[in-house]
Amino acid sequence: MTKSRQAPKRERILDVAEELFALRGYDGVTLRQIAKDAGVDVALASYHFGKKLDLFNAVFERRAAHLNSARLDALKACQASAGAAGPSVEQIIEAFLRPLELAQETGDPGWQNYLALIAYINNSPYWGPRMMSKLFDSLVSAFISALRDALPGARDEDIYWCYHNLSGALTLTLAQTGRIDKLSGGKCRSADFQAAYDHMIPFVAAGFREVCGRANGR
Amino acid sequence: MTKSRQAPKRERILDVAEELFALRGYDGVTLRQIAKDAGVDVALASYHFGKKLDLFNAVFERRAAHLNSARLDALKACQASAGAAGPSVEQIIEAFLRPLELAQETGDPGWQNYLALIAYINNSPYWGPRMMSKLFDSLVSAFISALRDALPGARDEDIYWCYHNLSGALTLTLAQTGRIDKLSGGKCRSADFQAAYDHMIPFVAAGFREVCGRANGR
DNA sequence: ACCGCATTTCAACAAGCGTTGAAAAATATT
DNA sequence: AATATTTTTCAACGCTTGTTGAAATGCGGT
Repeated sequence: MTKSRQAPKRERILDVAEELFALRGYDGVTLRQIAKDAGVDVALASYHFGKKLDLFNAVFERRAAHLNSARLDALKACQASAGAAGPSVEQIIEAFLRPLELAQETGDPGWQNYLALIAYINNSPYWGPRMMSKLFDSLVSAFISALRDALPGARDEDIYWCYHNLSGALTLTLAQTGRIDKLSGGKCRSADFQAAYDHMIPFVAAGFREVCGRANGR
Repeated sequence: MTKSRQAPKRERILDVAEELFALRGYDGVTLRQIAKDAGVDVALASYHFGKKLDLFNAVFERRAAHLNSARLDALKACQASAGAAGPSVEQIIEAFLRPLELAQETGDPGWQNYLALIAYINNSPYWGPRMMSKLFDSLVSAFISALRDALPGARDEDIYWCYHNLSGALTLTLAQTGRIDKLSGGKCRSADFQAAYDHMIPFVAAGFREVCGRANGR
């Protein structure tokens, strides 16, 4: 069995597919476009990945495990560094979000495209339920469980709705639509990840505390 | 020039296109699918709307003016009812969001589909910058301006980033992906609009106040 | 130098796409 | 009742799509 050194064309197909799928969605991209941008024959995508949907899944899964474990590690680390009282809401949210910022800040456009693709999938009524669950549910559950401990007395329902709001704010940030750039007249730039997360974290933490505050009166 | 009574088939095409575009996106839907679901010949869509892209725009614009003025009216009403000090952050956000809840609660699935389509467009790096600006920018500016008054001393940059988070949370809610349903084990339902907005409003208001708080120290 | 296997290209397919011009049907005008 | 206009269908076009089988190329083992 030959070790078959990593053929660069295979990766190039994944890279281009990642970029185009993130920009135009699954149906907005043709295999021929991908092949052309990758400098490769059309049939090569089918040879390596099978059907178009399989290529889509391959793109989705290529970085999923790495991203998942990075976020889970961050959560564990913040739990370990916190005392017996456990980490604060800010610390948990920070652990949930910062690995994404770091990925975007590597300068590797692949990660930015990948996260924009995740945003596309997560916001889609069709793809979201079909693809997000299997890979991200356990991570989200761990995160929610940590939040439950940090918010004693909070109702589960409230925590889930707050998470929903967090997920939405994050998703739009990942999508990198550039809308905020125009709206703010250049004062905010979607590509300024640090500013985005620096504002998102206290925003979300305050929301959690307001809605899930101790005396859970409504 | 005949008055040409409203042909019902034209509206049926719009309704079906609205529903399918919201679910699968622009490229995920064919004119033949739309025509079939509407019980109509393929050519009829071209006759009424021209190219496929024109139909997409027609769907987008059909309800845009109505929605925009409803939200603007709500903003004016809350400004009028408030004293000289102007409305609070909660009141402004409420005015921004409640008309959407009301539209979703009419029971007319058309409005739900339409708002899911808006979510699709707003979250798309391709369609967002292309379609959202022309129709929604003035509304958002009015809303931001009101927030500026309600948050004296806040930096514009902070306000815009907070609006970005609000927009994200709202977008995911409009998309109705149903992810929260599964995650929460049924405790939260995406179709329970009242619960969604009841949680979103205090969440967002608290975020604004935290990030744009009076002593704008960071 | 030859062989076996993985990789890549070539060529072509059947199906479905958006679009269009002309015919048919329905509706309005006179 | 006859005519003009709008609405709808029919039939077809040129093109692109995803996919496939066979041929060509590259490459490590012997």
